[in-house]
Amino acid sequence: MLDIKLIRERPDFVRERLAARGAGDEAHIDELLKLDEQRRKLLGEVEALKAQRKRVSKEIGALMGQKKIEEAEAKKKETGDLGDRITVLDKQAEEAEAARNQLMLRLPNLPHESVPVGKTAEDNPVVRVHGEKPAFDFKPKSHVELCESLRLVDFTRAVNLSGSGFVLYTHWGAKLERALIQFMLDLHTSEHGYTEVSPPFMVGPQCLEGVGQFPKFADQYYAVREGLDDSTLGKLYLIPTAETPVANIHRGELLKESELPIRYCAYTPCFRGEAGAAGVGTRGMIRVHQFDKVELVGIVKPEDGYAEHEKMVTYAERVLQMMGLHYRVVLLCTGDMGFAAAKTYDLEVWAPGQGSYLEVSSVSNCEDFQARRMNLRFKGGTGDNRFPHVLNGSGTALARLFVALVETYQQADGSLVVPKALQAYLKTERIQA
RNA sequence: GGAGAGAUGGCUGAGUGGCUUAAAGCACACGCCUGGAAAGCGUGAGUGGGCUUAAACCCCACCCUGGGUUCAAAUCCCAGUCUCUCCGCCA
Repeated sequence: MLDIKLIRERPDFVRERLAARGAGDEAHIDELLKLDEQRRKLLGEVEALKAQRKRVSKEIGALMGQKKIEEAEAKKKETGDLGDRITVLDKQAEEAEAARNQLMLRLPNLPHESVPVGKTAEDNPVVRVHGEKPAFDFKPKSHVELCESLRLVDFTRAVNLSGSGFVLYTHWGAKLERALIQFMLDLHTSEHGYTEVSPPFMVGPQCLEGVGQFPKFADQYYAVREGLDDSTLGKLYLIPTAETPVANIHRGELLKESELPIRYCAYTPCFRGEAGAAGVGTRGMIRVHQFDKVELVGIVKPEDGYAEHEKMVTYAERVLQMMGLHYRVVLLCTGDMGFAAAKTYDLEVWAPGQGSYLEVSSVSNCEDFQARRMNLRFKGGTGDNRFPHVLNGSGTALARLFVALVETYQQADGSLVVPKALQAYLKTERIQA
């Protein structure tokens, strides 16, 4: 959520920043300001009436104490219809405030000034490249073919279980998935200073609202119903990312400055409806309804937000480096950024069998946008309450990383070489049929 | 699913209709004390909103949520949510 005071004081700046996203959100600012003005006007009127009521009530109390019943009764008449008028105005003020807040919840974050203005992914500058595309003296196969011949994934039976868009890892495939999760958690906790947490995989709607997934994108997530009781529908949702529960851990809290920075990492599965995208997807594991991910979340003082952001990107990169994969880092342009982000880097890993880069990590600084939504604050040195910056980054997503690994490490004989960093976890140097 | 207890500031916890402007303690900030610290003593300080160049002052709201009674509600009434304890079922 944006700061209403900023919108009031610098509406043109806010309009300009929203317009940079190219989604037309700046059009709502006029209406927002109107509702805000209305609310403040009504508030002024109703508060004056309440002050009057309060004053007279006190006088009545004093008179009653002195047994001056008649005078008290006269005062009661004086308050007369005050209560009714207050009720009416109160309701109007509440309505204006509710309408204003609804609009506020649907406005995306303002892009940071260092973010290039652009419309689509084509406008995202590449900020650095690591390694080179691996050379093959044979035609590299797709992960679909490799997974089937090595029995790493059973695509056919996965459909029997859950329909398209789900993966059944088998045999060495299941072990590889588990090894990757453990490798990443170990790396971030032992070398990058993160505290491991293992959150619920279902959360209430307030958590989705807190990170900006609700209310605007409510159609993209899985709502859960308990048994056959329809009244329970929507009380819980399957998490689309660990960011949803983990960033909300301290929702509503007033932290001490000394508690910051907070750095959490978590493994969770991620569930995404990808509404309207049915049938997309190449056969395989590039776009699925459920995938595993290790996520990094940071809660830091605002002045540390962007230094933390740069650091977090390098932590995600470290995973790919240790896997020996070729990747590039891109800076998302204004038009390609997510709703809550002020600045985002994506990590794209090379998949030789696809002949393309796959997005395996997205690292964002949401500044105080999410902290406002979840009312997460910390007490600063001078005793004032401030909103921290909240950051999240994949470190990294599986499924696509799995694809890149399988396609990168395939050998002419159809086997896979296991990258050094994973050998201790898998207890083998090679996977073969 | 059954029975009971509870929800008050950053935390603990008093408070049964108007001397509550929410006691007290802890934690916090500042001062005194000290070679320095701790302890002790003193002072300050809840949150959000409206006003304000800024600060102070002033005003309103807030004691789980939503209704209701009343001139007046943390306090009384109704409904709901959540938490805890015990029992049942369960991996």
